[in-house]
Amino acid sequence: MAERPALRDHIEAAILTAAADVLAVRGTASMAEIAAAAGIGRATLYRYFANREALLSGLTEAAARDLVARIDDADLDSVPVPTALARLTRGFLTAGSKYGALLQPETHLPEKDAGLKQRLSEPVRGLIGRGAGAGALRTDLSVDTLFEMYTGLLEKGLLMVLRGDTGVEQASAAVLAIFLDGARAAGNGGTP
Amino acid sequence: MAERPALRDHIEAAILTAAADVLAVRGTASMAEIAAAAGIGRATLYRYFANREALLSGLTEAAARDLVARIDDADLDSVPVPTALARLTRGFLTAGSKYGALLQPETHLPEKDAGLKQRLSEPVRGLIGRGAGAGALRTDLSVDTLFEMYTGLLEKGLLMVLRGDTGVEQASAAVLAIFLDGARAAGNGGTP
Amino acid sequence: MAERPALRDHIEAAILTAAADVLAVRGTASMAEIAAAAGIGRATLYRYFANREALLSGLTEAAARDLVARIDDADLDSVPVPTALARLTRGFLTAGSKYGALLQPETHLPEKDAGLKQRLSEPVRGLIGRGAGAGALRTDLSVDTLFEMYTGLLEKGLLMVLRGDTGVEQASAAVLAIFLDGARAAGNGGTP
Amino acid sequence: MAERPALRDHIEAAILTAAADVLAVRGTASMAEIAAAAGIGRATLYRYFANREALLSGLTEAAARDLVARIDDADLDSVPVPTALARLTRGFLTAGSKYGALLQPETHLPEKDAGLKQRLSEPVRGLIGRGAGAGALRTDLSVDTLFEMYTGLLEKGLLMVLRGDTGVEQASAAVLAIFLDGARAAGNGGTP
DNA sequence: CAGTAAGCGAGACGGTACGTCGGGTCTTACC
DNA sequence: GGTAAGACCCGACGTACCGTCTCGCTTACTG
Repeated sequence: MAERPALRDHIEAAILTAAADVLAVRGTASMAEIAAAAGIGRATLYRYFANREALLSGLTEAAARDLVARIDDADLDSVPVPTALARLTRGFLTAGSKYGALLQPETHLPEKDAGLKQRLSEPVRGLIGRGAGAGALRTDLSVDTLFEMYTGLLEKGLLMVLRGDTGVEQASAAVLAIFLDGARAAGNGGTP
Repeated sequence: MAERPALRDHIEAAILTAAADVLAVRGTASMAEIAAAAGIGRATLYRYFANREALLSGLTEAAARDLVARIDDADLDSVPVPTALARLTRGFLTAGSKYGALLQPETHLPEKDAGLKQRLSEPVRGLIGRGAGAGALRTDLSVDTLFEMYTGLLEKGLLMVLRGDTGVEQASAAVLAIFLDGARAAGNGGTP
Repeated sequence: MAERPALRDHIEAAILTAAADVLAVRGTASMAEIAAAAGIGRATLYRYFANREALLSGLTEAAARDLVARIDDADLDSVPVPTALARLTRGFLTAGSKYGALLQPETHLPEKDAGLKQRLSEPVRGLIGRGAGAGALRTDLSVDTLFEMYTGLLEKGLLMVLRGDTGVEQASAAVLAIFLDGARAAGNGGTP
Repeated sequence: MAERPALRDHIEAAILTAAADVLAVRGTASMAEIAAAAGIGRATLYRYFANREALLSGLTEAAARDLVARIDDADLDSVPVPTALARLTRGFLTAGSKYGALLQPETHLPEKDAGLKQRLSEPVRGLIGRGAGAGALRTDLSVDTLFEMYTGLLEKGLLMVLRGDTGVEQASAAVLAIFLDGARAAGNGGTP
């Protein structure tokens, strides 16, 4: 029987939102607690997400989907690399603030959303690659390494925002400043 | 009766080693599996660590203790800040490779080892503060922000090493390069 | 939600039967063994009986309920006292053979079924009282004392049946003969 | 190595006394509690009694030894059977009042002390056999059956004394009265 | 407009891990 | 050399959660 996809997706989104809320408030939550927070029965929760793992995976997927949308909106290819990185950083920190619970991955993320992770990281990798090819970014470090370093800064920036230490703008500026120019005071020369 | 502390500590260390091993091989492990891996009974495991949480906390504590020792060895205060950072980075990545399981903190770290975390981060903060005061590091970002950025890079570097993507030396160099000088190609000017 | 009580009671009875069987075969049994013998999971067993003690209590209650039914059937009030005692004895020994495990009360029976014990002993006391009042039983011993003596003989008779030393009929006859007429050979006169 | 038997036996007796006390107060007691009540270490307790079962067996053995002594003192063979039974009953109830905990046999008595039980029951059986042979006791019930009936009454009498319902003398009189002459009022004729 | 099929809440069930406790064996220091 | 202290293994107990299942009920689609 053909399911009307809109309704199911809507309920699924509502469940994910409730789950993200209760997971953000407490550190952990049982499936029963998540179901209660979503206002549905436990069986229904299992009808939408077969596993606890599937639920967590759905959370990451939703976050990633949001991020992908923002990345697409950012039109990274038509602006200079530093500008594109600035947009990317702000977009990630803005969107990511809603999915803080995922930074404490209490279970290993399954391989199922590896593709999603790939789809999310690929534009970033592409941007960095473009920067390296265009002479905007250093080439003594591989694109992969630069990507890892950037995401490390990004995650820490997100953590700062989630902890309330700073706002999105300040965190974005810090991430960008370090990633582009480093922490060394101007005029102090290269690597020791 | 006065307990001979050395023996108990030795057994505790052996248990922690076995637990780290089995946790590193599999992603997770039940208390019974950990006890079996340590060659002891489950009750004895509970005599040494009252909780699963206490066991995990013991693992982080051991790792942190190792790192603190390496930091103390690095003699950070007597060398220029960039050199000190380089030593710190290499020390962290070398030591941290043994405690990879802790980077997937499946349970929120209890407040008990907050003090330990403090003792571990304080020298790093001090070093960054010294760099900022001496004009070696930029001052438009707070010391705390610089610290967060540095640790973000550090953790990603550790992850790269743990994944086998690169060696300790290369990861250290990348972390240091980005943190000090950023990813921008030389001669491309300041922040946009 | 209104629970359908019949089903639950039926399952409970099945569990009790299985528990009585496995307890009769072995002397003791763990909760896991009882659950396995009942063909259910351990958790389900705990859903029906919160404690091991509750399970044992349920066993005694079932046995007592059976005995109460037999006592009611015996129509003790409408026949002469010796006949009523004979019916009672046979009924007890017949029914009690199924609950042998309860004679080795490995845990003190809780106060919860004190009322049940009362309901079981009261008809017997009433019968003895009737016999004493009607001149059928001696009155130099109190009704309570006669009750205790009778139940002492009864329990030993049950034990003999359970051990296979004798059948129900012979044991009943022995209990009745001693309780009514004593062991002294006929024509040998009163107490020394 | 020749052990000095007196000391060991003395300590053993002290342990048994303490165990009987603590078991009488509470219904049950762990080996640690018994050891603490006896003022000794748990290991020492296990040195004297290899098992919990052995300890319980030791308790029954002590009680039985006491009873055997009283039986021997009673000089049962030289007096008429009813008199001998009266002495036996009083002796049992007097001695047994000290060993009440054994009437709730929380574990099956092992076969180890079967010999002791035999040595204790044999004089009683002999006495009943003598009574049957001499025409003092009825012969339509076997000696074994008479023995069981008598001990059933005896145990109930002991229970009454232990519960404080009555004194030793009254309980003895009741046991004896029922066992010899039964509960039927005088002049009411034989079995129905 | 009535029948029907779906999705739902409630909750029982088996299984597994956790943390506790008691029994029985062993070693180690002490007197 | 026996004793006290206590560590150790084993297994049972009682609790909590996960994932599966069935049961009525309601709701919305359909003839």
